[in-house]
Amino acid sequence: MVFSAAQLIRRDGVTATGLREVAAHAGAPRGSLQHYFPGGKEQLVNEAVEWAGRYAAGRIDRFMAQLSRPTPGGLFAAMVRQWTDEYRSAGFAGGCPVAAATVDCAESVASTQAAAAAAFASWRRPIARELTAMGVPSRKAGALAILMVSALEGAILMAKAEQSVRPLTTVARELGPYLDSCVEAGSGEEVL
Amino acid sequence: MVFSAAQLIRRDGVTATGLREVAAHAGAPRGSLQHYFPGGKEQLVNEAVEWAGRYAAGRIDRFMAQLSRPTPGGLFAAMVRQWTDEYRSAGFAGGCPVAAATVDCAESVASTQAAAAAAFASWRRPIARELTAMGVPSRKAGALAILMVSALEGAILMAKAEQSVRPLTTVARELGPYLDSCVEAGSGEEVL
DNA sequence: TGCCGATTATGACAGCGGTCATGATAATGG
DNA sequence: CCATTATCATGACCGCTGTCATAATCGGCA
Repeated sequence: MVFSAAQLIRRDGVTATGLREVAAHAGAPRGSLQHYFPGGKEQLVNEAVEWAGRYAAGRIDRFMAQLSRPTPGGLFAAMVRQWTDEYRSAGFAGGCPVAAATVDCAESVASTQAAAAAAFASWRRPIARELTAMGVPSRKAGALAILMVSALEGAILMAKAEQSVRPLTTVARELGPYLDSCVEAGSGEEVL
Repeated sequence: MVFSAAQLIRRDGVTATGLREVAAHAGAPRGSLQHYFPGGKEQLVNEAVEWAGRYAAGRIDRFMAQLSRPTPGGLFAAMVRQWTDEYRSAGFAGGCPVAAATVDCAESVASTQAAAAAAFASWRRPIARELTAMGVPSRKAGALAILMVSALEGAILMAKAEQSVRPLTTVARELGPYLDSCVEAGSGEEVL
């Protein structure tokens, strides 16, 4: 149910997503909403945002496991590829639910704004951790995580607007080498 | 009136912005909406998005005029500073209206999606032009413009969610040196 | 002044939104 | 088997939205 909410939110935005629609999409009875989400729409949206944050964080681990030669640029490329794959196969309907919640509710609903902030933080945390594991100085890792998430979110936005994966591929190509250059020499098992 | 629409859209999102609210904010009579925007809300939103695109493009020229030593990193820093200034002085209520339109309407309203795409394009165009004027190879300039807009949009989003200018300042600090490194040696009047 | 188009004012309408109240059904445990 | 809780179903309410229809008002021009 929370998953259905996230899916609809990332497509139509928070305000345009109705609770009846969420229930229908989840195949759940409308009465369940009131029972499991006594906090109303606000609670459902917040949980959807939190779920998205955990999901994004979990993806980082899976991306790292798939990389044979882990590099910052490779991780970023994997993050971007998830979106290019979706856009190419399913069209440009989707977006980031956290971004949608930020745009639609950050000003009016304090709890949702806090949930979005927490989601971004829980997304950046594993990224920074993996960056340091790859040899990026720990002080720089946090900054690079911010840069990576920012660039990805912006590229998602532009890609959806232009109905093209080009912003995504461009950002990955431009940022990859720079990210790799932030690995401290002598760390890890790099061949060089 | 279009300006008022853009201002409300960037704060509350497209769906949450009512036409009556726009008219009230603009100090305009409600009947005027129907007269000047026979296309209804869709037309008003599209014009607001187009206006935002032109505004962003115009800012690029003004930023360039203010820079004594024009560099790609300096231009990006100026773009970022516009947002840090606003957030510090007026709070984190605002966002990018083009981003809001993309999130809220890109899937459902084709004309608005096209307007958002045009706005992003007309924003990137002067950026790429100035980059080439600063000595960035013309093929690379377009890619860097995409990167700059993406990173800025994403940082705006994160800043609004986290109620902190840190994403903005971090992105500017990280990306600036890389952007500057893309200037071809020997071009322009650099001292070196 | 009298007219006519441009503008504004106002109200109605139909639809959808979230929320609540109430009642039915199922599941659980004594 | 009963009772008590959890889950679901349904309909009603109120507020708001975009849109339209209609009428009033204004501005210039003959």
